Amino acid sequence: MTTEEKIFNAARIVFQKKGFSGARMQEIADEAGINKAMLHYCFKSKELLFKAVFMKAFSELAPQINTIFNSQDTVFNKITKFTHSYISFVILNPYLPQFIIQEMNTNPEFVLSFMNNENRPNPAVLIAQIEKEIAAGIIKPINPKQLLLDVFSMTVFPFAAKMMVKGIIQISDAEFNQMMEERKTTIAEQIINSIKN
Amino acid sequence: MTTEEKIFNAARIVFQKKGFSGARMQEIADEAGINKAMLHYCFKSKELLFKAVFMKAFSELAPQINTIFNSQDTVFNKITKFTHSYISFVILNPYLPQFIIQEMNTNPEFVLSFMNNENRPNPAVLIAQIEKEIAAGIIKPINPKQLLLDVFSMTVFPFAAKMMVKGIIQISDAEFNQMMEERKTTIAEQIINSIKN
DNA sequence: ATCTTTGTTAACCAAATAGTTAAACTAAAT
DNA sequence: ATTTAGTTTAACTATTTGGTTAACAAAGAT
Repeated sequence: MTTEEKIFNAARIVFQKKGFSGARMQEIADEAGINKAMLHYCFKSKELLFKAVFMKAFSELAPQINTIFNSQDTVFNKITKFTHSYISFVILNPYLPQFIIQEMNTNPEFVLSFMNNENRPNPAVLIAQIEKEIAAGIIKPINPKQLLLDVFSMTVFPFAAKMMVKGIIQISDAEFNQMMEERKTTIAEQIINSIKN
Repeated sequence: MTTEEKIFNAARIVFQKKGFSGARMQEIADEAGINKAMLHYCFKSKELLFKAVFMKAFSELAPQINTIFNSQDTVFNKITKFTHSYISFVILNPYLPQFIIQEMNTNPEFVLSFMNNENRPNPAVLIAQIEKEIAAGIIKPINPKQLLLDVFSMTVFPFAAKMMVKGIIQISDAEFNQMMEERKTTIAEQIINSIKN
């Protein structure tokens, strides 16, 4: 592993756990097992290092979503595949959703910069398809954007608010993961059931 | 308005927008229109000021939830009332959910301290009631905790991830608020429909 | 009136933290 | 062996930032 990779991985860990302003360059250097000067030698500034980490995280999540959203599948299959693959991925990267949501909220200029990213999640095709299936009588007449929001909410929220969820409904980490495994299938079933004609 | 109130309100605004580590005491002082030394005169330290703000925010949200959860209503009515009143409240306090979720994730010791708070959202009664209604055949056999998680997800997520949601599904602030108004009724209908026998 | 308490400020301080520099080390190319 | 290019580090600097101090002001108490 090159020094640059070591730094990048360390930065990912620290930034995802503490956010941009909570993270310390020294802590990243320690985590990477190198000197702080190397951070600046390789990545110039905290901001640039952060942007690299953020964009990488984003570009790991987004393409998966687009692949599913833009495939030839039915809407129902797309929902099923999305929930399953998203939850599988995020169980392995549990800090990612909160990290992205947090930095987009506290740093609204990021919203703009990622909007221009070719890899951004783009539901335009899926929305059109939903409208077509509504017209064809397959799906009940609903607002396609509300449907998307439902799918994202049910899938992403538990991870984004993990600590609060665990605190309120009183479950351990193991129970949390088990519940998420269940949700891989139940979310899609539930949503599909509520919109199918 | 007393100076202490001015500081507190300013702190609430800055902390909710930037989080604990992103907030600056000077910015809070400016926002309050007073000298930085007054912050320490009134609240001793950044940490104590933050705790005051956080606990206040929390104690505005939680009791509402408990009142509904522990009432004499049916499960269906509780879900309806919760979504409606939560969304109404949060439209007026849009930074609150993200603020609480963020600080609980980056500051896990808060989870413990609020778990001991008498006002914490406590779904124990509701969970027991759900089990009873399942046994009575009113509700389909489901995991009560998953049901709660569904309700929270559908209700809270759009606010917690507001910026990302707006970016992905391409809506303005006005459209966002209109969608949230719609959700006040649709979420409950949808969830109830998917669990009623 | 004067003394005390409380509220307020400008100026300052010390610690933390991002960023810089120049020298030392390494290893490959000449 | 020497040069050269890329790495790595310790030590340093500049700035940010939470917190303090001492002087001052305004209101209450004696």
